[in-house]
Amino acid sequence: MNDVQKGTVFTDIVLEVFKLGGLLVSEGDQMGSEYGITSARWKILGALSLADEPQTVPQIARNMGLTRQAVQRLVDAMRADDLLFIQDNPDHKRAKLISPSELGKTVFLKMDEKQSVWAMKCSLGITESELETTLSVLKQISDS
Amino acid sequence: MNDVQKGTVFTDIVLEVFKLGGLLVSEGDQMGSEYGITSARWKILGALSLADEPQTVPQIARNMGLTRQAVQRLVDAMRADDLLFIQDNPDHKRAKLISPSELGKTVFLKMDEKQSVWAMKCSLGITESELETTLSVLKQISDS
DNA sequence: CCATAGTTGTCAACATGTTGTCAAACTACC
DNA sequence: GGTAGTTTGACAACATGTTGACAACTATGG
Repeated sequence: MNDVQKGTVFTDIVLEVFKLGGLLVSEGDQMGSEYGITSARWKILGALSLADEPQTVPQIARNMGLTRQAVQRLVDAMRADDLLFIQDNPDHKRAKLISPSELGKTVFLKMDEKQSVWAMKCSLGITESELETTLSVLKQISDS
Repeated sequence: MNDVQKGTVFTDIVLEVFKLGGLLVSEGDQMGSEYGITSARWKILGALSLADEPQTVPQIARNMGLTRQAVQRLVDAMRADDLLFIQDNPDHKRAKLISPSELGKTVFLKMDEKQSVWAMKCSLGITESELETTLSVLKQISDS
């Protein structure tokens, strides 16, 4: 296969990523509707749970590949909904430390359970090796 | 590998799709900035070029996996920028037929050239087989 | 023919992402 | 210590997606 043909497959992947992104957001919104959260808020909770220690808004943004302004808006809204806990940062007067509240932790755990079931169901019929290849390719494209 | 581990990889793929989606939109916006179009408008032009005959707004929306309202807003804006040509539909009083204008065709061709170069560059270091697997897995997830 | 169901355009509200700008806070370096 | 550059929060404008609602149009089945 020459480079031109590879480029064609690549383009199809790009289009599929767009389509799948939209579908995944919808799926997450539906899963979260029971707990009053959306895909975007779920991802914030996920980033905080993964980090396992309080994070600043710009740190979350860098980890997620979003702008700090987008994350800031979500964090402000989630704080108003008692999903997050915000404390002063001894190292920085402006950049407060964000962590999940008890409510946030509870909601995230329940979302995680739902998502695990869904992920296992979706990956039926796809081999481990195929999944690994897909992840690797997507990461290479992200990093290029 | 058991189902739980597959689910974990699956989750990582989901997160990567979100991240890559954002990056690809930015990339497309940059590519299009020279011609005054964005990723979303480019995708509309692509859908029309692919169809090869005039389409109604809901047809475009169904092909792209978007709502007709989202597409309608883009089409209205693109018409104002002379990127699209809109004609009456003999089969339907309300649903007009949309096609690319001469300007729209020109812009799409130039975008396509740019994108081909970019796609070939991005797929360096990834084998054809890996790309095919990735596309296939993403489609399976979309369809599940 | 006509009632009913589905499709379409339009308008509005909202969620979530972007960019740009500004001042405040921090960091590094001379 | 002071200054120059970077990071951060705040605010605004905009792009692009969603859902919901309503009226106009179309299609279908009696």
